[in-house]
Amino acid sequence: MSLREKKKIETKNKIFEVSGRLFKEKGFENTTVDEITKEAGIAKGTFFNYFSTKEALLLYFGEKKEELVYDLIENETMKNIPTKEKIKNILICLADSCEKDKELTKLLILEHTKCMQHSCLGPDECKNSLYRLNKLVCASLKEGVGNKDVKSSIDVKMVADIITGIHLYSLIVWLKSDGEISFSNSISEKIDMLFEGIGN
Amino acid sequence: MSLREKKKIETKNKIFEVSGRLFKEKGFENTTVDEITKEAGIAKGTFFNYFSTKEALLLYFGEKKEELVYDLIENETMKNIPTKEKIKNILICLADSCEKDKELTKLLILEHTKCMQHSCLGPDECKNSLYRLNKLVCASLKEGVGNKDVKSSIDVKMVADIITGIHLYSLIVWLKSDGEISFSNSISEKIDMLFEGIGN
DNA sequence: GGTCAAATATGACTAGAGTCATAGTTTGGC
DNA sequence: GCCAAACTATGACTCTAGTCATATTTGACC
Repeated sequence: MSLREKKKIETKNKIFEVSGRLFKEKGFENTTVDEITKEAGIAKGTFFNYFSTKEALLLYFGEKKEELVYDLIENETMKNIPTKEKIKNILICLADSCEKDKELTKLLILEHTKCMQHSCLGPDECKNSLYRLNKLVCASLKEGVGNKDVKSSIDVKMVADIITGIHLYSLIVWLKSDGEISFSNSISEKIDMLFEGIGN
Repeated sequence: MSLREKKKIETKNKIFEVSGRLFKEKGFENTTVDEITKEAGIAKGTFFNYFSTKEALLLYFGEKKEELVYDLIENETMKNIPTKEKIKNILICLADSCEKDKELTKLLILEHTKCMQHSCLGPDECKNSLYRLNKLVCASLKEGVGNKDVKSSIDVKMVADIITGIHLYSLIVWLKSDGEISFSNSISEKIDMLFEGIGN
């Protein structure tokens, strides 16, 4: 690895490390790019060579966090268990990860919503958590149709959208709550309802 | 009405009218508060006497728009029709309204998401569209349980959250699309699925 | 180890949201 | 009509994200 590459990685990590500390100390909004760069010992302009906006740094935090979760989830989808359980497990993994850092989750959900709207990236390289979840659920459902776990009459994509929506809104409700409700529990029950149906 | 009150209303309307025009012409982001105040013939500081932030003005646009929709929806909930149809109609009303001004909807959904998280207002006076939808659906479901349209075993609040989530995510997907899909159609089918259940 | 092009760093600068001390207006009581 | 208090308008000012022309560093080649 060239000196140049090494320095680049070093600087990016420095920004990441410093900003992580500052965000924890005083929150994202109350931390200025100036502070980050001063603490990191770089010029302000340099920051924007690494992250196009302050929000891009936030998304980077999200990516780092989600790398781990999606590894776990990927494993989950390998298991040979009933489709309903599989989907529940996926959602619970994600919920657990959200529960680990409520503040970050709060900030990221806004960025993800913004990003989804602007179709920030093409369908494939998009790291957006909602998008990834949707694709995974879609795949599990397809498998479920094959297994006869799931009605063959359903439109798989549509159901994946329903489930993603359940995740998203439950997340919002949970974020608003003062920690008295468990995100992962509430979502699990909702999936049961969807599988059983609510009509008489 | 006192002179003072009259002037206040006049100024607020002037801001509303001018900014509405400018937003349509050049978009929300590309319109500055300076421009709005210049066109409205007021000082910059005055703007912030009426709207605490530029985003608050956006929410005001939302309120004005939603006043109309929720009147329609309120009528819908009066009708004596099967619960499933009633909920579909509510969602379709809302979807139609969103379809009328995609740009505004795009901007509002972010504000609403932000607002929900910060529990901007107490549950009752909160004008947030998601919140209002949730309450209306909840009421319809309760009625549905009474009518035996809906299984009595369900947790009404939870199902209302599912439906709100379906609305929210469908909205996001529709906003991202280039107008080839109909928001109201897609949502209608999803409600059918929820009522029937997807499991075998 | 000198030279040049490409990559990277720099910080003064711009732009726009939001603040606040001050100035001006309206009102109700006398 | 006059006055004080309450309310409202004003615009110079602050604060911060993001830009960009310029300076510095690196790597490849001779």
